[in-house]
This record gives sequence, C-alpha cells and structure tokens, in this order.
Amino acid sequence: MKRKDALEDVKKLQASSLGYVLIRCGQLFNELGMRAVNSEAGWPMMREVHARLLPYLENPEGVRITELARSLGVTKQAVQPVIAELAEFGAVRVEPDPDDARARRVLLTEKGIAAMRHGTTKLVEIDRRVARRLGTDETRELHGLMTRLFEVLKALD
Amino acid sequence: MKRKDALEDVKKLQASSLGYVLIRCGQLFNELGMRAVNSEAGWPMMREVHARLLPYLENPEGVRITELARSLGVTKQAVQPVIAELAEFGAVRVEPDPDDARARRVLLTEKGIAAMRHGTTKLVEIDRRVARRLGTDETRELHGLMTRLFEVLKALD
DNA sequence: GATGATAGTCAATGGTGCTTGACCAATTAA
DNA sequence: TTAATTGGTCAAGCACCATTGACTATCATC
Repeated sequence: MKRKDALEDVKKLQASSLGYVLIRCGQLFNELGMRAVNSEAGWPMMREVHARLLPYLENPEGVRITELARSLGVTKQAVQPVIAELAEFGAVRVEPDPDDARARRVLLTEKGIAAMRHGTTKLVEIDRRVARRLGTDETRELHGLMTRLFEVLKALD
Repeated sequence: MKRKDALEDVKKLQASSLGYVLIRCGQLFNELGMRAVNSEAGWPMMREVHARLLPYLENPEGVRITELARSLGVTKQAVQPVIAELAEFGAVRVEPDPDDARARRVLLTEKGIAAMRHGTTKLVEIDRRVARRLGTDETRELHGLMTRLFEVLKALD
C-alpha cells in the first residue's frame, strides 16, 4: 500500500505545479494544432522543426543562418536542410546580406506569411472550441495571464 | 511595405490566440524543466520520450505495453526500447499480467516514483521563480484556470 | 598585405525514434 | 478443436535531426 500512497502523493504534487499543468496543456494544444494544420490539403506536411524555426523568422529584414542556429541552439549545418525545405516550398527566400558579402539573409515570403497566418487561424479555431467549454470570461482572463507569463518566462532564461 | 504590414498582422493574430501563447509558454517551461532535471547529477539523462511515457504509467496496477503504445499513438515495438531503458535504470518493473499469461504489466518502482517526484520538484522550483515575478495572486489564478483548461483539452480530442 | 576570425557550404556520419514483417504463445470464438 | 484474434518479441531498415571535419570566401585588424 505504501507505494500506492507515494504515487498519489506525486500526482498531487504534479497537479499543484503550474509548470506541470502548463506543459501538459501545451502538449495537448500543440498536438491539436499540428493535426489541424496537417489535415488541410494543399499545404505540405508541417513538422515540429518548422514550427520551431518560424518564430525566429519574424524579422521583416530577414535573419542570418548563423543567427538562426544560435537562437535554436544548434549548428548552422543543422538549420540548412530546414531552410532549404522551406525555400523549396516558397515560404522563405534567401538573399545576400547587403552589409556583408559572406552572409545571407533568410526572410519570409508572402507565401510564408500566409502559411503562418493559416496555422494561427487553425489555432484560433481551437481557441473558440475551448472558449465554448471554459467560458468567455475565463478564457479572456486566462489569455491575459498567459500573455504576461510569456513575458516572464522569456525573461527568466 | 505591404509585406511588412502583413507580417505585423500575423504577429497580432498570434498574440491574440490563447493556443499560440500557450504552446510557446509550454515550450519555454518544458525547456527550463528539462534543463533543471538534467543538470542534476546522479540521475541519468532524461529525454523527451521518457517524459512522454511517464504520465501513462501512473496506474498503480501497471499498464500493458499494448495499452501504452495505443496511448502514445505508436506501435508496441516503438515503446519497448524506452521501457527497457527505464527498467535498466530501475524506474519501472515489468511483471506478468495475472489475468492474461500473454500480457505483461509495466509498473513504476519506488525509484521511478521518486524520479517523478524529483522532476516535479524541479518544476515547482521554477514555479516559485515565476510567481515571484508574476505575483502570487495572479499565479494562483492562472493555476486554477490552467487546471480547468487541462480538463477541457483532455475532453476535446 | 598578412593574419585571424566569421559566414556559409559540402561531405560523411551517428543516434534516436519510429516503422514493417515475420514469428511465437496464449486467449477467445466458431 | 480448430480458427482467428490478441499480447509481445525479434530483426531489419528508414527518416529525421543533429553532429564533426574540411573547405571557400569575405571581413576586420594590425
């Protein structure tokens, strides 16, 4: 019986942790989102790698490959195939850096921006399904707190 | 200029989405948690696979391999190496199913439960750092809403 | 202008997480 | 009791994501 009690204890501890619940929620939402995006015809398969890379491409002037690699915490060689894939699809364009002839800047094309909008729209649809069950006020409240949490977490690293 | 505006638009849309912000927060928290757990000496490297498997082992009676595979959405062959690894470390024990001589049940050992507790404790520590910046009341409020969200998301699939 | 650092590419390689296919043993149903 | 299903294992292989190492071209410095 002692083992069972210890297990119950841990479950309680998990439920008491903001981070634990947050991580679980994030995974569930991510799964729903990826499924929604990939069930759509016309777009090529979106993988986790793409989702991880895209946030760093938000600079309208483009980003250097080295910079991307550093942001992601991997080597530049690791980034290259992903860029190539996105470029082939037409989501990004790679052009020479005007300030440095060695460097090249990766930047989102209109099509890439449209793809991001499409993905986000899918998330918003799920948002609505959630809000229907959670309540509009609660959802709004949650969204506000989460936005603040995001800032806190970015500063925490 | 049109492209830049479109990009700003998408950013706004992302920020307006509960799911988008949630996913980003979840990733950040997950990263912090994994780093905290793995920086601790004495425990073997924890990988995402372990983290994904563990929640399904919470049944004190153990879980069948087939059941685990179905829960994770992969084949049973894919689960086996992970089980083997956890078993070698001593976090789980595999014993014959009393009701079915073909089946085997995977169950957490005391050591496995301790490992889960250890990991969760690390998350709780991060919780506290967050609460210090976000505010105690806000954190409590967020935790409550997130817990409800978790239930909603589990039911949404 | 020589030197060392930096941006990027090419090539080879490795680990991980998964798959399919073939199989055995136990269970369930006909 | 035979046939079909189910739980699990073994083996081979594949895709993906990352690595290290070697190289070229440009830049920055002295």
